[in-house]
Amino acid sequence: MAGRRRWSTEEILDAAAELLRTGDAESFSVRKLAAVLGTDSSSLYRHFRSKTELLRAVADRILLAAMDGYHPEGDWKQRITALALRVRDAFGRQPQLAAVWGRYASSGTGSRLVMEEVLQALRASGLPDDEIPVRYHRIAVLIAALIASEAHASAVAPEEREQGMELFRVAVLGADPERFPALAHFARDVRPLGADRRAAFEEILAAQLAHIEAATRPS
Amino acid sequence: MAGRRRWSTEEILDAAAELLRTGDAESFSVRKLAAVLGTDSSSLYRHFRSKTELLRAVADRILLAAMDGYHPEGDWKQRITALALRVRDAFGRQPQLAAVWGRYASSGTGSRLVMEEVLQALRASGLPDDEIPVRYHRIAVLIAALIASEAHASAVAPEEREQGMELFRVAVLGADPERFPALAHFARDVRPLGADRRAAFEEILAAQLAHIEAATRPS
DNA sequence: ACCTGAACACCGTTCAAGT
DNA sequence: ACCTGAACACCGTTCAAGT
Repeated sequence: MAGRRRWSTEEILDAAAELLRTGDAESFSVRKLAAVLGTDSSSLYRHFRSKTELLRAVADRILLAAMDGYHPEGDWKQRITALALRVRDAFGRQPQLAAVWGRYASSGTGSRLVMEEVLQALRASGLPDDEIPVRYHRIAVLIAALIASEAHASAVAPEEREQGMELFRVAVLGADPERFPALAHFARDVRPLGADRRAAFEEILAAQLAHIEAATRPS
Repeated sequence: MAGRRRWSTEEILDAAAELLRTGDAESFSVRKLAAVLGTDSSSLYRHFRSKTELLRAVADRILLAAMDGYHPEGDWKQRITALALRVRDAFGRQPQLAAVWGRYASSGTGSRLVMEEVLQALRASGLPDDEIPVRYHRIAVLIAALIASEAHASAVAPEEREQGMELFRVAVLGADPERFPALAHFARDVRPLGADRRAAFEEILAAQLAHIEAATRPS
């Protein structure tokens, strides 16, 4: 572990992916990665110009692994849904990765595989070619936002989560029925944002895809 | 400015909102806030247990200001859209606020006003009462995710943004047509995630609302 | 009783000085 | 030529010691 040797860029990426997966993903740092490798953080800056560049490379690598064994199944909507869930699982508890990927995607094979499959599915939908890029963009924005938001939420420390839940309860159950009649009426049934995440993800995406599908049918 | 006096919680919140609005919102820190107030960061911890608690309070205050002068107009879909855009504008360039709000909302009057208005709009949609809480939840998750994602993206430093754009261009324009035929085919028309944010926000939300509307009509 | 200087345990990043 | 110790400029948070 503490061996004094040179690390290849590949090895550094693998170690980073491992640390993000097993460790406390929200607190991943260049210094911790260097410590795992038995070296100083400064030496990593020979391989990457910044932490963001490192994270982008790791994100692509994780995406590549997530796409391993993927085969398109079902109609175009099922294909996009299956793909989105794969990406969601891959970044699920890694807010730092989800954030860099959600900002600009990355430039490696992993990202390309995801883009390619979504574009192919959209072609199979019957949408005219000239509408596909903008539909692709909306789907990408939606998926990236949902995944980043979930990853962020899942990394919140337990005590902060509990505080947040309590705040939500107070906001809802303590609402004055005179001033907030609808809120008071639904107080016992309204769920906090963190509840039911998987179902929310699938339903929101399904609504978006149904909207696109409507555009493929003559009105 | 450097006066040695005691600050009320109200004054601290106002100063924090001001600093978030005018300063470099992504790098807002307790220490910088203390410097603006002419005191030490440690003294702020008498008013707030943590930075998150401070940010939650500021977020609610900003939401309250954003709701000032709001009057429902149009049908239920227009009401929710107008509201979502108000919240979007309020948090637009403040990723730290958007993040805390997106995690659990907050417990103040600002959050309650937003919740109340969305719930009232949903009631006006003709949706049966027992379906409203889950629909509300999906809308809230979607809006929070989109706003946090946009706020995050807008706060990215210019040089990192340029790097990201360049990566995206390479990923798309450099894709091997043999392996990524659809990507190569659409290479010149696919837009990066950061493009066209406002239109994307409105369209994605509209798709979600159209999906809900479909549930209000007999099939 | 109230406040705060100083410290603790961290960050990302740079670069002069060493091998 | 290559590497790295030490430093720079920060963080959020705590608490003993002061007034």
